[in-house]
Amino acid sequence: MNNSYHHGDLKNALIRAGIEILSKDGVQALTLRQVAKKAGVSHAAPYAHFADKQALIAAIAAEGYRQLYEKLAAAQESRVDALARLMAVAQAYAQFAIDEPDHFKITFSGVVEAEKDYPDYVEQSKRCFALVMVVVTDCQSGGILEPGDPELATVSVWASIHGFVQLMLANQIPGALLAQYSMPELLSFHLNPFLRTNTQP
Amino acid sequence: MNNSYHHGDLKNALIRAGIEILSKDGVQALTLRQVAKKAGVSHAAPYAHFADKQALIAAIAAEGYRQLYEKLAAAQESRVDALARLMAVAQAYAQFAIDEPDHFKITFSGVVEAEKDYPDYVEQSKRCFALVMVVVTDCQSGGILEPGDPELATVSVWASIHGFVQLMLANQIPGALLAQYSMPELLSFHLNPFLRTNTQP
DNA sequence: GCGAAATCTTTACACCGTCAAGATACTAGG
DNA sequence: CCTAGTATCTTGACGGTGTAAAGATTTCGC
Repeated sequence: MNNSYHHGDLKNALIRAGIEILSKDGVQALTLRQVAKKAGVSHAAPYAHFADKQALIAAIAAEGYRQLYEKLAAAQESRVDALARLMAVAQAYAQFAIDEPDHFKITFSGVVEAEKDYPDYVEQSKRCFALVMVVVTDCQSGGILEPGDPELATVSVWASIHGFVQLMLANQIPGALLAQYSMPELLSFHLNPFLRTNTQP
Repeated sequence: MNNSYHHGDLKNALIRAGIEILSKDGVQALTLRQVAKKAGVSHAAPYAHFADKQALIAAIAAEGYRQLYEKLAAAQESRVDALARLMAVAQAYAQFAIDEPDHFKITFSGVVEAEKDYPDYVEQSKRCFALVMVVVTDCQSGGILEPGDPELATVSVWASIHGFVQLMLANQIPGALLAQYSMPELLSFHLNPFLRTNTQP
């Protein structure tokens, strides 16, 4: 395989190159031709592995979910009680968005459009949701979160974290708050209403 | 003014054309040249009113915030008690995102990048935030929301609504929930944890 | 009323996504 | 092993895109 003409693992190399471009130059620089160049390959080579640019973006988004899952899993495994796990997951979620804002944005940009189906992306998103749901249901069992439909509770918690992070990435959090509180503090305050043991500032 | 050569109100016509394109063909069709064509003008004419494409997008985003403000204000003015106003604002927020998903996405796409400043966009976003904050503080006074830093509470409520809407637009709400509950129900359940009179399902 | 400024058109350029045709390398069947 | 087919990659081309420069047309300040 791995000679000068055939790359060997071009598909994954393109995904890696795309993520690197997102990280270094942002989403407006994510170009099929730049991705190909960074992978050391001609500008049309990606078409051997991806139907179009959207398919590559879907793969990058799926990889985003995969990396997010790893971060969430790692953050959660190192804690014992349910509340600490929930908070660790929230912090890790926000941290991923802060560390890789453009990769995060692409992951949640609504890649999956009605007609086209990207099974890997869907699978990774469900896997991530399932991880959060386990933590949420544990919190419900432990009396930390209100009881009720676990899927609904998970959506609530997820949406709250996600919305906070989105507003942060869109620079819509008032500067006064950012000056007064640290990001983990803000996120902690933000999740407080969900907990049965409220300790609001 | 309004002869064949000089348009008369091209700047606003371009913004309107852009919004119409967003509404009809989506964000990937939002092109300077298409906007110019829809406004009946040559493809470089926009540069007399906007420094670049991003500046036009910023204007469209500011107009998005303006329209959102109108919807929120209208929804809120027709209610008397604070809780009903809060819920009406949340529903109107979600409805705007459902009615004009691409305009909504662009409005919250993080147009304002560190270096460049778009004062109108910033002003409109602050105006919207202020409106929500009034409703939130009224709820706090009425014992409907927990007391505490009103700016913080507003960010919390806003972020929760916004995150739910974002996940909805990104097709990340599990289909099982969408099948079981209506959108207003889901949003209502979602905001329940913030209320002091919890009535969860 | 005239020169300056604002507005719009035309032309041009580099870059983009995508397709078609051809070159190269791997792989399976004889 | 050898050959045919297939997968992979290159090259070249096309229309569309953002943007800059130069010129045409209209408006506006003095």
